[in-house]
Amino acid sequence: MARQTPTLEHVAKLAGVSQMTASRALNGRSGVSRETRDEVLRIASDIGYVVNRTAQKLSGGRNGIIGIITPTLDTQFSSELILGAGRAARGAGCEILVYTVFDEDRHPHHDLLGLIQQFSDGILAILPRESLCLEALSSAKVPVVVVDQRGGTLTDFPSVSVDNYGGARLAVEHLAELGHKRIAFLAGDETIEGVRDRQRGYHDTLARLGLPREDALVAAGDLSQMMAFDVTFDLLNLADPPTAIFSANDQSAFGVIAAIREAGLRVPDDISVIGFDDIPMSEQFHPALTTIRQPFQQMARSAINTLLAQIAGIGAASQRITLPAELVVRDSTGQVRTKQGGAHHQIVST
Amino acid sequence: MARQTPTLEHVAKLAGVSQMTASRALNGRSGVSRETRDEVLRIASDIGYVVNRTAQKLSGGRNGIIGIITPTLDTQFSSELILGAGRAARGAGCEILVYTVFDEDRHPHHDLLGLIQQFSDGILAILPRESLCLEALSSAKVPVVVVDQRGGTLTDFPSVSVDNYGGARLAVEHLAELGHKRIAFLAGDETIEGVRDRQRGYHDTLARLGLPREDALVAAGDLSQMMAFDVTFDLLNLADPPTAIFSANDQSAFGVIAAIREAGLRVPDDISVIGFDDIPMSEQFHPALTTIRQPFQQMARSAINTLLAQIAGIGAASQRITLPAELVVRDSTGQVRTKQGGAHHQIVST
DNA sequence: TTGAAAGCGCTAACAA
DNA sequence: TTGTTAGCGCTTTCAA
Repeated sequence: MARQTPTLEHVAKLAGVSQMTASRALNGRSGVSRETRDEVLRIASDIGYVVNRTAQKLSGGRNGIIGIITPTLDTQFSSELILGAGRAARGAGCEILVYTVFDEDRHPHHDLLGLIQQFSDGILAILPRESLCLEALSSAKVPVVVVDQRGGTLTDFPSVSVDNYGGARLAVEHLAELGHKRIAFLAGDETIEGVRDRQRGYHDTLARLGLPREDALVAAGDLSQMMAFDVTFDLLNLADPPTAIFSANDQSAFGVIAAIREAGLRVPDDISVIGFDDIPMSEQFHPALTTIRQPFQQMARSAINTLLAQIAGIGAASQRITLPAELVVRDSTGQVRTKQGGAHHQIVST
Repeated sequence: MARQTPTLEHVAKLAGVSQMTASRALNGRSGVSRETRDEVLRIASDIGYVVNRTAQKLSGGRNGIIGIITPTLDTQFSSELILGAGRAARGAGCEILVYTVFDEDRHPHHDLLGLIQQFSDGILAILPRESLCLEALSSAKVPVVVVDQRGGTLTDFPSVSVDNYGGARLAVEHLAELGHKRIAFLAGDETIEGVRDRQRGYHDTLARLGLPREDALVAAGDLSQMMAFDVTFDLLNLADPPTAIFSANDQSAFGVIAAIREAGLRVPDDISVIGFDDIPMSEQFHPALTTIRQPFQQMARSAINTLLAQIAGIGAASQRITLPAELVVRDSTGQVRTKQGGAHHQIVST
């Protein structure tokens, strides 16, 4: 069809107007008569005109692209967020482009920033970890919104995160209501602010409810399933083992459950397990995982809206949005068993 | 520092050369004396110059960016591939930008193509499904390489995929060597070429080995864990149930194993399970999953190299690369149990 | 080995 | 409501 990519010039010429008028019509700006606009639009569509966003950007305008920076692509966490951001952005007529900053990166973060800026109207930074990126981002020429890190001391970027502290409270309260007293916590990566908040929530709630707080009940994980599997045995081998385990994230919870089974115990009959995140897998897992849901969609939407506002020049300089977490009760938590209680499931292995 | 983003003009001025010379030096082209080059490079680095890739592209040159199109971000499959592509690209001095084409997309694919082209020197399309994208891509102005689909009839793009057929053969042979005769297959999404190849491999190998091929031994899945969980019961409830199940992908295999357990059986003691993909989770799963490994890194590297060659103007017009799959034996497959065999694990539930 | 001129496709700013 | 001019930052020609 189009032997040569159609440009604004072509559209303008065919419509018999100036490029400027065509541009205005195409971008839905004011200052164009209805008829002219319709005509331009029709022709553009006819010849399959697609605006060149590269030129758009270069000439100092907006190009309707939002850049997303993420440290990883292989965690449900990021992909859920990106998915949500994509939906929200497209809803607002924007496109998103994703740039991955690998951890291994000895990448001059300077460069990366330059690159993203050149392409987009604004940056959505998914930064669970207090990474170096923030520093680089602080000299950004386009608006930035940070997801999942309030990044207190470091920057003044608007941010969106879930109420990690409150979510942890919900988890512990749920367990307590089921009669659990010895509640263990499988900690996660300490470098992640949100994860530290969960641990604080665990501790404080235990204290408030008058439940035992012992160092031995806190196992050190790294948010990975494998690590969780390993350290769970330490918990299980305690003289007075926990009847419930609160895992810092869902992924770890899977490891916890695997370990419990490996030890010949059952979930939730012998031990209850609750996670944090509510990734898609959690619902499919057997037993379906009770967990604290992060409202990924909502977080993403909120972040995009904030960013869009910044781009438009409206919106507070530095707002911090915290969204509530939600308890999702499924099959991995249950009433605590009394020691002398009746029948037990057991595995007879010869 | 930089009160205003430094441009080539600044660099050139400071170095006392023309922009063109500076450009040549920065891009490592010939036609610049060593001294001039070094000086330009030094100054550029000093003032924190970062090339504007947008301008670079607009002015008709390459900009060292590879665009990746992917239908999903939330499958290990895509993220593994993207990860690998990122590594390979960076190794070659390129950056990658990811664009997600949602399935839900009523997106004028025309637009998307335009967008990606404008930004990049070439496109890597991860297209397991025979999507509409291919059609849109066929009018691309930049080179395209397709991963995971040979897309026979549709296009002539160079492509990279794993030997799905051969992988399936490995899986069945492995099971057969362990003494299994009744081997079931959990099929996946029929719209995916690679998945169909796996099924063919399963069938043909069964035939070659003289093993029973029954329709009842093939369950219809959709590559999801949940679906796999459900349909596995059909397999288990067969009058003469299989002693081994070959699942079209790892994710499904997890569902299969969960279902087997739910039915009170053990893996691999009672039933062996083998997957396909070897996603990271498979190693961590309990039991660790025996599976057929797709060489994601290698596929990605190969695709990037092919693409780079195309961009450079060398490289065959339409080559199809098929990489070998590999059997990874872990804990989910074992010697078949003879019916009258000795002790069994069993679960006594009251 | 170097430089000057022109232009990629678009949009601000200004003018009419 | 419309058009003109200039220029974004770079690279391609072509010339020196």
